[in-house]
Amino acid sequence: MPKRVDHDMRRTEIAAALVRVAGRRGLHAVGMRDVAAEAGVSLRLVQYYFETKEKLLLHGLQYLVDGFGARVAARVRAAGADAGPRATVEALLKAALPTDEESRTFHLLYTSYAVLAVTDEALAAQPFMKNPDAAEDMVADLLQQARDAGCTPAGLDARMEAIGLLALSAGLGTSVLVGQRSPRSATAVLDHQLDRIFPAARDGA
Amino acid sequence: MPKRVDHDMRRTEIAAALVRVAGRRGLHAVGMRDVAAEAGVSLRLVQYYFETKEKLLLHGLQYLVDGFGARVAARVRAAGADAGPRATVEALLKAALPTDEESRTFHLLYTSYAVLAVTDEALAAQPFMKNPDAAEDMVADLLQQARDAGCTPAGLDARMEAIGLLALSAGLGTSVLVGQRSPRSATAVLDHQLDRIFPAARDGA
DNA sequence: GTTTTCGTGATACGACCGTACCACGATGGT
DNA sequence: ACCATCGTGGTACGGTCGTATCACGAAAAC
Repeated sequence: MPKRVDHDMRRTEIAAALVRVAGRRGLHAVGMRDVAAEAGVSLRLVQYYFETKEKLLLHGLQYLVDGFGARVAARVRAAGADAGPRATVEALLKAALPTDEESRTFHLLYTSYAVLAVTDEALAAQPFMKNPDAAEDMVADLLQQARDAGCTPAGLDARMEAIGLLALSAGLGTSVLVGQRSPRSATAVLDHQLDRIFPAARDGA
Repeated sequence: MPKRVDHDMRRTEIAAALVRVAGRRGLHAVGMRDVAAEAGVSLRLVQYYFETKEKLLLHGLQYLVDGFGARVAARVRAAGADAGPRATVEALLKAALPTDEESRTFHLLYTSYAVLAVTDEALAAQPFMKNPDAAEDMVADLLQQARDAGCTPAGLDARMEAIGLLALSAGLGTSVLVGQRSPRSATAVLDHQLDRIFPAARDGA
């Protein structure tokens, strides 16, 4: 047989091409021929590794979500594991804001997929669509820790606030994406809410 | 000449058909033939009143936004003009949550249009995309009034909180739309934030 | 060394979509 | 009464899109 190519790697490359071109022209506007051209391969190849367009889109979503998860994790890690709950939550929420090209693409495509999922049951069945639960648990846990450590107001409802922060971040992200609000303004709103949840306690403990 | 039909009325009927079918099958899946069938007219008629699909989509957006504005205004009015700032803000924010079919359709289509607007300059130039500024001003004004009346914490930043509430509502709306969160849960989160901004003062004044 | 299977290219097919074209009936103007 | 024109239907055209088909080179298996 020929070169015995790594299928998974090829698939990843093509999925990356899909995400790139979709980020530029919109998910609705990309066809298999566009993906092939972006990946520098022939149309047949795209068909070969993903038999159908639906499977290509599904892998594209997987690639997108995985990449974004890695990005967020890296940002959180860069903030320092010992940086305290606020810094961690802040890093997590701000990594999700579309401030650069990568997260802008993520927001655009994730929203596109979400819209499609409403009327496409194959996409709705995809587990990535319910993945935000993990983020919610993480933020809720961090807030709970902070509350136990006395860093937040006593009556704080950790889960309620976690849900609120995540939804706020998502809403702000969309506003930034459509050019309705500047990244700076969105960051300020987020900071404002974080200041409320974590009242100024200057100690690092 | 024949019946001398009212063009504006016809256009509105067809735009309504577009919104209905798009709400059912997704905006990306509707063609002119679908709109014609839904409106009970021939394909030629749709072409006659809107020369191009782009114009049809634009009028559809207009129809959608106008209808939703009327809905929100009606809800706010129903809450009572003298109901105080909190009830008004609450009515406004909750009218935007996709709890019934009408607002679910609105959320789905508005998000679809927003996504398209990112890569389509004709849509991005449409003024409806920046309309939320009006809602922001209204909420900010109401919060300011409430603060002047002593109904909210003294240090409250009215505009910052208004932006936050609107973005929160939008984010929660999207979560509900994709089935990630129940309308009840979203309402609870919204109430939680409103309780914070308007601490329990039981008097009606 | 032959054979079989994998990877790849080019191209064809059928369907659908937006748009354009052609025809005609009906009715308002004069 | 005639005619210009508005509203309407039917249908055809060009393009694109996803998918299927055919063909062939190349390397692993034996």
